[in-house]
Amino acid sequence: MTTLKDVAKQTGLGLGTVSRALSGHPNVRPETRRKVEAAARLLGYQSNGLARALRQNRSYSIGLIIPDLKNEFYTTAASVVQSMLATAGYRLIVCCSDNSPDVDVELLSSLIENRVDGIAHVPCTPEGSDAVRLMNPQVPIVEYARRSHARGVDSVLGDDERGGMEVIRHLADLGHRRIANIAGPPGLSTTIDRVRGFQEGCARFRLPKRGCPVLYGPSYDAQWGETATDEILDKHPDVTAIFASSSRGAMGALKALHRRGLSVPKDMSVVGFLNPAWLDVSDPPLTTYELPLAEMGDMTARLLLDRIRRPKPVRSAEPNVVRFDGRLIVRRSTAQPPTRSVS
Amino acid sequence: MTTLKDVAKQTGLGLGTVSRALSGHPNVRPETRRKVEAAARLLGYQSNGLARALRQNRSYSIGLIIPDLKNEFYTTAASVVQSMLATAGYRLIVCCSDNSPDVDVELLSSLIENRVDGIAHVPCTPEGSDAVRLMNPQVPIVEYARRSHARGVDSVLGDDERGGMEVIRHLADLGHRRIANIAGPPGLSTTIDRVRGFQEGCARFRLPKRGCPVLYGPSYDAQWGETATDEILDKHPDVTAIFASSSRGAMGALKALHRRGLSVPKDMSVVGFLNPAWLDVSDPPLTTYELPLAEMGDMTARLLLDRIRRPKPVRSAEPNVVRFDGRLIVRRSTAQPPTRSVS
DNA sequence: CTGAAAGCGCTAACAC
DNA sequence: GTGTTAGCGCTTTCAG
Repeated sequence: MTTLKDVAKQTGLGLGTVSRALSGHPNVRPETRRKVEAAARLLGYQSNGLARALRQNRSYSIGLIIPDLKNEFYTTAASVVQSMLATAGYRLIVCCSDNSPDVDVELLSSLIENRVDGIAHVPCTPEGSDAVRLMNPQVPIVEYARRSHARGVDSVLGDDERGGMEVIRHLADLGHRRIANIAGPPGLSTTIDRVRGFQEGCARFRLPKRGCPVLYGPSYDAQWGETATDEILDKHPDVTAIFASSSRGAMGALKALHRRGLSVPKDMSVVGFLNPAWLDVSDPPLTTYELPLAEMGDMTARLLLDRIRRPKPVRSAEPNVVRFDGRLIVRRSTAQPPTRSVS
Repeated sequence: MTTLKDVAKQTGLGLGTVSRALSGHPNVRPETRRKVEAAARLLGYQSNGLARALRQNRSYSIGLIIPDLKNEFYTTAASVVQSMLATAGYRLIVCCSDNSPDVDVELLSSLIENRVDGIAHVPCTPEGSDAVRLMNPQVPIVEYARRSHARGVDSVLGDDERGGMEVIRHLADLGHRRIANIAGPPGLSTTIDRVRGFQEGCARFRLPKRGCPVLYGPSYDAQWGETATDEILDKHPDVTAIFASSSRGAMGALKALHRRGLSVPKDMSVVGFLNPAWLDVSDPPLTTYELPLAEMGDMTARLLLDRIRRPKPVRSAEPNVVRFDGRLIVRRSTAQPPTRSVS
């Protein structure tokens, strides 16, 4: 490929001048600039970002690690982050950890190795981004959606606990006394918080603790939602409402219920979590707790850019933790419990 | 950050030796290697990928440009591509063109500038990846899902035309004679092919051409599906089936139909395209044409890696064009047309 | 097997 | 304003 040197040779100018001309430096005669630009175009010159990054110690790229590229919980944020960063002149390197801690650490280190200017990270262990701190203590990191114990990293979170609580409030208002919670993997902060909200809600509305089981699972997938629902139906026949703390879990619940010929919400109320578009055309449309994912993504990008631009006196300052409230959306999947169990 | 030089100094060895030791070069005494590794660990050495890439003229990163980060049509492929590439030691830089040709070209050039080793690209104009060819004629490109007129690029496609045809066959078999097609944006190859399939199907099964309108829209979104459905209901009251050539379009159709109190499939049959998980729990579960997205993503990654590894005598060879067949999945959204219109 | 040196393409001082 | 030069951190000859 043609390089700056080629352009310099072609124009008869010096290397420095050509560089300045092409990068919009003020101290260049307009005419010279034009000449350089013409030559560059002529030769099909493409500047080499790697060389620039190496020299400037700045790559203008940012890493994003999410657990699943197909989950709109993450891709919605990714989409917003990517577009904000693009506007600011940064590229996004998207990686996928598949929720594996090992992969997570590998990715972190690969990003550092490629000298990204910042990292947005959905941690998949409580240790979270600590690994990165060791590799390079200065790269800005913001954790998204889940928090870890890592020190000095910003985080952007949804109010999962309040969400769980609001769901129970809604269900309790409707008259439900026995509610099952299809939860996610036990270690994740999202799971923990949503379950906590659920349990505090149960306590607050004086629901019988034994009547309100929490089922932890291997994932937030539809498959697990389906399995869990079968289990609930078999082992807890007096449950009248299911709170699936993910939308895919709710999908699985719906499948299992349909398969067994149960009608929602007549026989069983179902509530999801988060609000992908399809909840609106599901059978029946699902009541859910919605989180402002776009705003959360926006904030993630904002914090990152902030930390990158600010030299780093702030680094020692307290990390920012921003928590976003959601809202309950009531649709047709929740109703009063069947009379048989009002007792 | 600590560099190779630091490690060299620490061990008392030369730069070259340290480099070889750390990059697994055979000509290094095992003991030396151990010493180097220890020192590297001690100093927290992280090799600089930018410098390596600059020197080797190989970045081990690959660009992916898709129109929408939130659309599972693309993210499913992205997910597969990313994981295959990760296995092969490549990073994926994911960019989003928002279907804007301008952004598309910018992204292409930014990727080239960062010296990616290959590009996977969903083109958003018929010119497609031609821009890249001009900037750097040697970087391997594979186009995904849509084809363009660009020369010398591989492409991985779904059999959209056959899909459209199969849908019509199914509907015609059921007895439908007036079918509306909610299509996507007119310029895209996916739209063109699906519409062609639709129209050939109509011809083949001798459906009245005027009774089978095609509605081109601004996007493949739910919003457009909803608008289009309203239009169909108002302007083509004798239509008994809607073929929405995207799943989100089908979602919109369902919404509009529900809103107007129409029952699916009793009053109107609906068919989607592609098979995201929610089609199974929608009201009613949707008949659709499924494409093997994971395999398509796999093939995309495979072609890319192939081209990258093969020096490039093949470059002049004919580009590979791989087309994947899908299959019709019949669910409960399609049935015989209402008797009033059998006439 | 190891050390020295050249140089990837660029930017940023520093002279002129 | 412009030319020259010194590296950024690494790999890779080429000698030894």
